Amino acid sequence: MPRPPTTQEFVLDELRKAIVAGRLRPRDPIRQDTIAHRLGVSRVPLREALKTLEAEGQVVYRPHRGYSVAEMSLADLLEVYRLRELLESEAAEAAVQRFTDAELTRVTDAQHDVEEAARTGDVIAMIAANRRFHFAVLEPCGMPRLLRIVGTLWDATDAYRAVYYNSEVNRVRVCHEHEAIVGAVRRRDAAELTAALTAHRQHTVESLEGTIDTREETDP
Amino acid sequence: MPRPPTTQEFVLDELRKAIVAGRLRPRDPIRQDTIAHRLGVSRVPLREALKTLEAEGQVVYRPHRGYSVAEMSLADLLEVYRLRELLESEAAEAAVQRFTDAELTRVTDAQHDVEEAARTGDVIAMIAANRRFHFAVLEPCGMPRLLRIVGTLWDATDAYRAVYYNSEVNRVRVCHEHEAIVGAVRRRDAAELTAALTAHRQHTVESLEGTIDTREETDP
DNA sequence: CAACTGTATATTGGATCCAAAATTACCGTG
DNA sequence: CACGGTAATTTTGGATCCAATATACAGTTG
Repeated sequence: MPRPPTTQEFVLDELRKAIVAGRLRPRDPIRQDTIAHRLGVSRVPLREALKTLEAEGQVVYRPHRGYSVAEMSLADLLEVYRLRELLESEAAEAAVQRFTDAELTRVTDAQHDVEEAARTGDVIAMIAANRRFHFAVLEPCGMPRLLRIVGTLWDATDAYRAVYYNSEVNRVRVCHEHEAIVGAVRRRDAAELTAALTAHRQHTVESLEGTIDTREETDP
Repeated sequence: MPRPPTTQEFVLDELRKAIVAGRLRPRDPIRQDTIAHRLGVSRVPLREALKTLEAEGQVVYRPHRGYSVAEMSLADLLEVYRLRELLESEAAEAAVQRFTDAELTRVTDAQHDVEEAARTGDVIAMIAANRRFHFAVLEPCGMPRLLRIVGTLWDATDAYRAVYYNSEVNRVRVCHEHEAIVGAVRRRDAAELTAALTAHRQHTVESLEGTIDTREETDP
């Protein structure tokens, strides 16, 4: 029986959604009183949710100065994608030999969800489905810590992802590249899979590079 | 100017120390009231510190059931060391070409601290110095997220590390292997450095394997 | 005697209140 | 007008209180 979510879980979810949807943008300070009041909760569960996001690198915290949405430099972006390359390659190689029929179905189901969202142009839904797709591919690797780390790396670029999916050509390209990934999984071809994933990431990071804010940080 | 630590920072520090020192052992439930009272603080900063430890995987959290110290299965241990191999190799290769004199000094300083602690048999001090040594080696890689992830992987085995350093022969071996690492850094030899680090990890994980508790988890 | 139900207790989750720190606004001074 | 210092305000940090949930136990029933 599923447990009703606690308030901090609810708040954590709302904050994540606000970040991917762009309602909370990089550098935005997070006024606890404002957000808590807006969500109809007290500051306590909000602060615990923020602690989680802080550990994931989604927000930054400075004692007595509060939390703000983390921003990425170009170097940060490249580092995240380099780390994803290292870890996802490891995961993909381990996963590709282990796929069960049920796990394969999860992949194709997510693939179709992505295509559906791409057609309708629902950027938020596409981001969520795309995440499900990629983790359905990696999940069978049997390395829970690796998946958790990749998850946080994935989250780290959430604030920048919506702009990418706003472009029709990007959405089409994503779907096309997903086909190559699914094909490699079906053929149980580790080299082909890692190559397809790497190419997929490469295209994304090239597009994202343009969206990085290059203003200088002012830190008195 | 250094800022006085906040209560949650103090609590986080105390919890970490309690875990490495074995005062909090894997599977131990963490009674918030007890711990908070023992540290002379309220439950609020304790809970925020626990959230941080949860995100790092040092404790596990189940809503309404509370926090307990995370335990590792053998598979967990092997995964952690596999991930460290992937990430530390990447870091070492990037770092080895960039060492400044100051950074090299940090390495040798930490090396001497390790040797001093090994001589006196101060296990806790040796664990801390050993961590400083390894991160002094990896630090110049210029990949902050990678270092943070490696840090959490490092922390994840803290609860199991003390038993390893309790053995005189292990302490001597560590010091000896550190010499090989320092030599590789001095010669700026990336292949030699990664090999030395990998061998060093391999010896540790083999020793740690024996300390893993293999009881079954009871989860009603 | 096992399984179930209701109740008491312990423990965590969340809200409110107060204290501490930082930011801002305001002034006087040069 | 710029600058420095100080008071007022805002915001966060922490403590306490109350509510909600889970656990333990007793009693009941088949």
